[in-house]
This record gives sequence, structure tokens and C-alpha cells, in this order.
Amino acid sequence: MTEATRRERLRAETEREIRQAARTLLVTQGREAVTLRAIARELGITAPALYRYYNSHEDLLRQLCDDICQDMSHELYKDIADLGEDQVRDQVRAVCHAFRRWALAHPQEFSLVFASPQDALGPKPDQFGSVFLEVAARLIASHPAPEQEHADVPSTLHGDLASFQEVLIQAVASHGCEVSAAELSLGAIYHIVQSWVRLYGHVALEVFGRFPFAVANPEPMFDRMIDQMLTDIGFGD
Amino acid sequence: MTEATRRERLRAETEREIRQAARTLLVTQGREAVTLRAIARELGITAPALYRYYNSHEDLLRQLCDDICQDMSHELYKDIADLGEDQVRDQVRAVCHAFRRWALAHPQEFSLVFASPQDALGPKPDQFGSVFLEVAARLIASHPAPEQEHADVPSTLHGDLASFQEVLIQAVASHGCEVSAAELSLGAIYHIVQSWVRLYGHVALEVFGRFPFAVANPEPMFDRMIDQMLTDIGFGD
DNA sequence: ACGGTTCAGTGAACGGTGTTTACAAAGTTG
DNA sequence: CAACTTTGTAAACACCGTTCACTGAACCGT
Repeated sequence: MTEATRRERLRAETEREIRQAARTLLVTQGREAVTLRAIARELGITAPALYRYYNSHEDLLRQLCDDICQDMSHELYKDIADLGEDQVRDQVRAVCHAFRRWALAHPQEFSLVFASPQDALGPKPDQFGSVFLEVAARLIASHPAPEQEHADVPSTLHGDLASFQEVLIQAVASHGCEVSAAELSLGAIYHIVQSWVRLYGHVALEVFGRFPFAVANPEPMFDRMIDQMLTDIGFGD
Repeated sequence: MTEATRRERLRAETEREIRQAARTLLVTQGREAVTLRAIARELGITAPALYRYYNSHEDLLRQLCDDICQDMSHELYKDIADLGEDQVRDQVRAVCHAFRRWALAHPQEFSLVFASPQDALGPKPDQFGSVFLEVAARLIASHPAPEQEHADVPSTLHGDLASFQEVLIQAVASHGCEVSAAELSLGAIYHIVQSWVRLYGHVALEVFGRFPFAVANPEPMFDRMIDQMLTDIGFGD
């Protein structure tokens, strides 16, 4: 059967139950309610027992953030799975809409992930925009005409963009698309990052209710922005 | 002298001292350290005394947010005060850079203001992007050629944009610039909002350390984005 | 099958938190 | 001076994260 011993299986099980309880508390009662004692109460154990699984309350929240990001990532990929391999532009559109929809449907999770400082975290650098960035990179790479040159991106950024280029190429490759550095120029990378800035800016403003004026229905504005983004990248319809 | 009685002056004084202490704690030791007892300790009083001034801890934090926004607003206006009345494009550039600089220099304040949900707040709808929005509106209105039409903005948004148009016209007017609705078209308003989305997106990502890749020096990227923004609005050099 | 070891969980305790309540001591006002 | 308002205190409550000594059960090598 499974390689793990019985003990390890039980441990992994309750570990999952703990985070599930924490997640439920977060969603139903907000971040403040995610307390060690409340979680333990939910599982029918006492608070100190949780220290067998997590070093601290902060540690638990950190791992909860990882869970959330992973779930969102899976959901986003699920939303573009139905689309054909060749409809990459539709995939970009879909992933943008899915990201907004997820954030609006899970404001507490979205806030928690963003409120937590990225500083003293593990080796994972991003894990939030990665899905969008991968799909967008696939779109540009798969397009036959990479007319974008890296003439208009400041030379100071070439180093950073080049290292990110490698990361993106590897990310795309892990989805079965082999691309070369030539197909994914530095200019293209730059446009992708700029698109992520806009996408994130809109969604964050909307989720946090910080739009400069009361928007009755932000959806058409979002649609319009996605169109503009695609046009700027060079994929206007 | 002042209209207020002696008691009212004393009250206002300690009220200011309380928020000053809270602010210092926030900056030096982070949000978690802004506790009622810590604030009281700083003033040499006890925690329950603070309830004579604020209804709750949450209420105090809310008002602290207001303080922060107001301070930032003043600082931003101070940064563009040196520029001539007619150099409005430079003013936009300056206010963008000032916003980024302020956010990077005050990450704790920036995070606190954004982490706090906007929902159950007072009558103030925004108070964060207002400075940028006002200056940007002034730029467009002062420009002789308002070639932007509202043909390319979704008709669904006309209502929301029109109401925001009024707000902006009033905001610009309060700075001595009378403009008509014709000089500040709906298309222009839309571009201003889009610019704010990008500006906020970049700054938030940078402050929260959530850029998709390690950027050694984000400043040239920011400069490049501001250029692009101005070009999109119709003010490329 | 037994004995030692590992491990999950408990209960009590410590210092800290927001908040309420009853009360004292000032300041203000008639 | 007396009545009243305002400001602060001390004690208490329930809750929080965290530590520690301890129990009991599961595991493992012999």
C-alpha cells in the first residue's frame, strides 16, 4: 500500500484536519477568529496539542497561506482545462476572469495571503501570480510572430528580466510546451509583468473596496482592461 | 483666543498624544505591538482610560488610518508644491514617485491602511488615491486638446464615470482650477482610473514583496510604467 | 511477548490581550 | 460652597499564545 507507516498516515490526517478547521474559521468568522484554541476546540483536542504539528500560531498561518495559494492555483488551472490547447488567448482571458472571481469569492483568504509579509517565508518566491504568468508566457511563446523587441525596456532591467525569463521558460516547459529564449523575448516578459501589475491592481482594489469611486458593476471595466492588456501585448482581436 | 474651553483643549491634546504613541508603536514594532496597554504605558496612564477617547481598539486603529492617509496626502501635495502651476505633467510624475517613495518608506502604515476593510467605515470613500486622481485630473483638464472621446469606454460604465466626473471636477475646483465637464471627458476619467490601477498595483506589489521575480532595482521599471501611463493618457513627450 | 522508546495529548500555569464595572479624584459650573 | 461632569484608576473577566511536567498509548527491537 502506501509507503508511510500507520503513524505517519494518522499524523498527516490530523495535520490536514487542523488546516481545514483553520480555513473554515477564517472564512466564516474572519482572520481574528483563527485562534489556536478555536481550532483545537473544533477538533475536540486542546490547544497545546497543536504544538506537536506546528511550531507556533504564526507558523500555522504561514502554512495555511500555502494551502490557499495551492488551492487557488488548482482552481485556476481547472477553469482553463476545458479550453483547447490552441486557444491560448482565450486561456489568458479565462485565467484573468478566474483570478478575479476567486478573489471576490474568497476575500478573507485573499486578504490573509496578502497581509502576511513575504519576507521571512520559505523558498517560494511568489505562488500567487504564477498561474497567470505561466499561461501568459505560453500565449506569447506559442504565437508565431514575436514582433516584440526588447528595445523599449530599460537596460537596467535586462538582468532581472533574463533570470525571470528562465523561470518562465521552465514553468511553461513543465506544462508540456518547450520554448526557446528567442520565442519569449525580454520585451515580452516585460509586457507580461506589466499585465500582472494591472491585473493585480484591479483585483486588489476591488476586493479591498478601495476603488476611487463607487463602481456599481466593475465587470465591464475589468473586461475592458483585459482587452487593453491583450492589445498592449500584441494580441488584440 | 481659541473658541474651545480649557477642557476641550486638553482633551484634544491627549487625543493627539494617544495617536502619536500608537503611530510610533506601529512604525517601530509593527501592527501587533499597537496594543491599548502599550499605548497607555507610553502616556503613563492605564488602558481603560483610553476608553474615554475611543470606543474600542478597532475604533482607535480606524482613526489612526485616517491620520495616516491625511499625513500622506499632505506630504504628496508638499512634494509637488515646488513645481510651477503650469508644469502639470511634471506634477503627475512627481506625485507618482512621491506615492511610491512614501509607501516604501512607510510599509507598516501602508499595510495597515490596506489591511483594514473599507466596509464599515465613515463617509470617506477613498482618501488614498485622491491626491493622484486630483492631480491627474488637473493635468488632463488643463491640457488644451482633449482629444479623448468616450467612445471606447463601455456604456455600462457611463453612469459610474459621470458621478466620479463630478467628484473630480469638485476636487480640482477646490485647488483653484475651474473646469467643465467637457474638458474632463468620460474617456479621460476612464484613463485616469486605469492609471491609478497600474500605479497602485505596482506600489502594492513592491511594498508587499510580491513581485513575481526578484527585482534588483524596481525604480527603472516604475519610471518606464509612468512613461507608458502618460503616453496612454495622451501626454507622451 | 516483553521492555524501552517515541509520540500525541492533557492540565496547569504565566504573562499578555480587549473590555466592563465600580469607584475615586480632580475640574467645571451654578 | 455644592452639584455635576470629566478623567483616571484598580479589580475582574474571558480569552489569547506559549511552556512545562506528565500520562497513556502506540511502536519497535530483542
